[in-house]
Amino acid sequence: MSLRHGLLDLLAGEPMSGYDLSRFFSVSMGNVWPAQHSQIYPELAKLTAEGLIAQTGEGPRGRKVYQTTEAGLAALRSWLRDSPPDYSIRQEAQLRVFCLWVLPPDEALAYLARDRAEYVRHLDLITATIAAVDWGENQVRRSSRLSIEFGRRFYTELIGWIDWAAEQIAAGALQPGGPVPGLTAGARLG
Amino acid sequence: MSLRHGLLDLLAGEPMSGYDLSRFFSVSMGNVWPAQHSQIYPELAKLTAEGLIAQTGEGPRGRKVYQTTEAGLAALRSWLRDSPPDYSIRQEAQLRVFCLWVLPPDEALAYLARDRAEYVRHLDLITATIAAVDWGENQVRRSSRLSIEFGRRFYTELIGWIDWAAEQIAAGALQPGGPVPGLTAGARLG
DNA sequence: CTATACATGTAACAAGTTACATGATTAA
DNA sequence: TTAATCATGTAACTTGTTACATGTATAG
Repeated sequence: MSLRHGLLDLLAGEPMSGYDLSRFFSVSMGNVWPAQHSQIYPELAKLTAEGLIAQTGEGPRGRKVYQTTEAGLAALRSWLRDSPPDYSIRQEAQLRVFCLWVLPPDEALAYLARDRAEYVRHLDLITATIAAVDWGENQVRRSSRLSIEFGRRFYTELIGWIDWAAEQIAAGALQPGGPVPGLTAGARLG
Repeated sequence: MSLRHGLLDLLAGEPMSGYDLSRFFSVSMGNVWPAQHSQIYPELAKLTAEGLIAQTGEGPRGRKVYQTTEAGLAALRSWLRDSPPDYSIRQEAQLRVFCLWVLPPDEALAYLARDRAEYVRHLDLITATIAAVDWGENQVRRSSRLSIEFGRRFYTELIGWIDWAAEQIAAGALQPGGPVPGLTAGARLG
């Protein structure tokens, strides 16, 4: 149910096509809820059938522009009000970090350096977006400024954490030393 | 492919049953990659069939204890080395924050207060875990100390961000003002 | 003896990804 | 004229969730 509410939010803020949405997603909501076009188009069809969005325009190459209806806004509101948030987080890149001890320390450091470069890219993009947009213009913009600020802080923190972790590894945190429970003969034979 | 590698990591560190894993997940890896027991048990069966883990013990009530094999460790290593990380993040709770402008400001503030309480709970749990465990004991422990530190910083930052956002909202960030594009007559009729 | 926690599994469904498929417009 | 981008969709597959289903040991 998450994707549909993200679409309702975006289409309440600005009329857009599926194509627009899939691009816009990657720089805004996509930071907390990614979506491909193959998921967006069928969902737009469903939302239209349910009257939560409506096609209010068209363009070249079969382009269809949608907007959220009053019913859609009501659905969005009741989602926030009546269903409990899911506080879980999925972040494959950090799952990998759990496993970093299986690599030699220098390789682990190189691994983190690649992560860091990626997060710097994200942060730069966010910083540029913050600078480029007039956030005071209206309610929707001022609201999404709050979310993008979270992104800015998150990636800043992530980079800071990598620098700290790299220091720890350089100081020997991933060096074998002390027993590694579980890697007994029985396990090796399995 | 993420879950299986998480399991390989945990079962390399310590022999565990599916039941142990599902509980342990919720306080360690589950912070970045949640998993239910209904997903864990079938995956353990597959991993066993592929020789990446092996059952090395049993217990009361049909309990089965597994450990990662050398082949499993090799698979984990090559996952880190040979497949590109997925840097995307899924976080429903922050997607909801994008939509907060549809609520009256005081309701939005109450909404964030609930989020904050939840994150304080997470942070307290992490802080307690950091204090309770001997992280220097071995390689696997020292490694997961790096990951848990990320969790600590993440929830600290999230709480700080909520306090900032609440200030913004209290100062009128979610008050209507300026045009809300998209909510035109056409959309209302849809 | 009875409730709780331990313990493992399956089945039906929903959500998400990757690959396939097609075609129109625009800029070089 | 040709490559890139715009633009929409479907199909097969994988992953993840919720609900169902069963039974054992332990503590009060």
